[in-house]
Amino acid sequence: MLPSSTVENYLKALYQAQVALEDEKALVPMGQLANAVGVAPGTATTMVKALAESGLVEYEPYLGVRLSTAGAKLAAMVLRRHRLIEQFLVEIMGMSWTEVHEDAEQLEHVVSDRLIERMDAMLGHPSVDPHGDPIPTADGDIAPHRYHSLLTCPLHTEVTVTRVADQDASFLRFLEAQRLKPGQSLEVEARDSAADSVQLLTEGQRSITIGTKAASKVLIEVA
Amino acid sequence: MLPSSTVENYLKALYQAQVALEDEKALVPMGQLANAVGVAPGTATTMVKALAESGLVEYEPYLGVRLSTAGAKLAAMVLRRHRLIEQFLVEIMGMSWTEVHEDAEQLEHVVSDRLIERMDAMLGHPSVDPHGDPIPTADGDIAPHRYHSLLTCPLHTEVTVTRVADQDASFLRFLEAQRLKPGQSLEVEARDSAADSVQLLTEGQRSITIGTKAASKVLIEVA
DNA sequence: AGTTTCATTTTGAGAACTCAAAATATAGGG
DNA sequence: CCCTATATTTTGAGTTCTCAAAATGAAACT
Ligand SMILES: [Mn+2]
Ligand SMILES: [Mn+2]
Ligand SMILES: [Mn+2]
Ligand SMILES: [Mn+2]
Repeated sequence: MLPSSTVENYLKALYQAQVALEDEKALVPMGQLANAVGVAPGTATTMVKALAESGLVEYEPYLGVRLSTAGAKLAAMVLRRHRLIEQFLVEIMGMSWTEVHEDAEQLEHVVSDRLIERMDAMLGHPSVDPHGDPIPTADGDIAPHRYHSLLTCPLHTEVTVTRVADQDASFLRFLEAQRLKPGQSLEVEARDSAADSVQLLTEGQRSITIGTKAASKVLIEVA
Repeated sequence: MLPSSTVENYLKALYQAQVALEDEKALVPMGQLANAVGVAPGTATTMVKALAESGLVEYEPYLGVRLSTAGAKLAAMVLRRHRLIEQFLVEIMGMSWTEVHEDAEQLEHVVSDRLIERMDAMLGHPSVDPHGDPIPTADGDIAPHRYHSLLTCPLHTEVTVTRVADQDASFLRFLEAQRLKPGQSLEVEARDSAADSVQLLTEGQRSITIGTKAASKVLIEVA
């Protein structure tokens, strides 16, 4: 009974929703799951009931769902495949970090264990993918890490972009053009809550201003 | 309406059956198709009717099916992906030619055009895959080639293995162990139709005897 | 021509996944 | 406490793909 692509996508969406909630055993509301998977609300309800039947999730009607231990393990494996594939496409095949997500979204469901471990070895067992997302180990472990973002970090301090919390290609291309991709350094000059904006000084000493929503998606580390 | 994996597998099976029949517009019997796809006869009938409806095949009840021009084009693209993937797995990822078929069987349905063209470029636009199977061009063209096999080639003449007409992993491992993989040279010493066998002298000057069925699957070129 | 054999098609059904729209539950505001 | 807005579930239905087994067609054999 190996899981279908559909099941894998539900589990992965759930995993990511739970990580975003910061709370291990929080329940993910049905609507949010349906939205993440890209399916009508009723469809998610039906699917989740089947997943609960298989022991992959715990379902509390009207409250939400949460992954079981088995479900979380499976989800971590999907995420591992997804991120190793992205890293492979960028490092070995020379594709852009802005365009690998869609390919990985499909490939994650069909690459064999053999193949994924070969990729892992070729890449030297990387710990993060091109977007700075951590890659779970083969046992499903993931190093926990608290991030600052351009919205929460100290002002006038050199910081390095370590992770981008959005896969939208046009957003990633924007970051690349503005020298804001993972690995690049910058300082936050000022924040203006009235204008809903954040002013940055990037590597090339160029000053740019971006919205707070965009700023919150750029995760950083203080140098 | 991009074709599903299922449809792609039917078209590919049909394409290969037609090539084997040597006759461009021969009809492939329903039973053979069902068998190739690995499905019950009635299932193939239902599917073929749907494919005919979509204009991908021509279906003659009780006689068989044949690919339409559109169907043949699509099938050639699946085959192109399959073989480029196999070549990539062997040449770039260092996997064995005996084990790449299964992976390619899945990957052929999900790799994007972008990705497949990247592979093609990295490989220097190869014309054959690790089994010696020709790789169709991006337009679906395939260089026609008549092969001799160890069953039909002249005796006591140096020949080179150029293609293997079977994907079974244990058969391929056997060939590898006996120095009969594509690129290796040998001579046919004798044929014994009563014993149903063919006697060979391989590169290492080792003399081995194989059955005629196996011999017919090893395609060669006279040096 | 009649009968057996084999391939093929038809039938009836089920699994997995999906949606739109109706029904219902929950939570908040008055 | 009622009423309303919103989230969730239920219902009825459709798509794609599959099978087993019955029915039928074609071919082959006497
Ligand atoms: Mn996916
Ligand atoms: Mn990523
Ligand atoms: Mn396939
Ligand atoms: Mn091949």
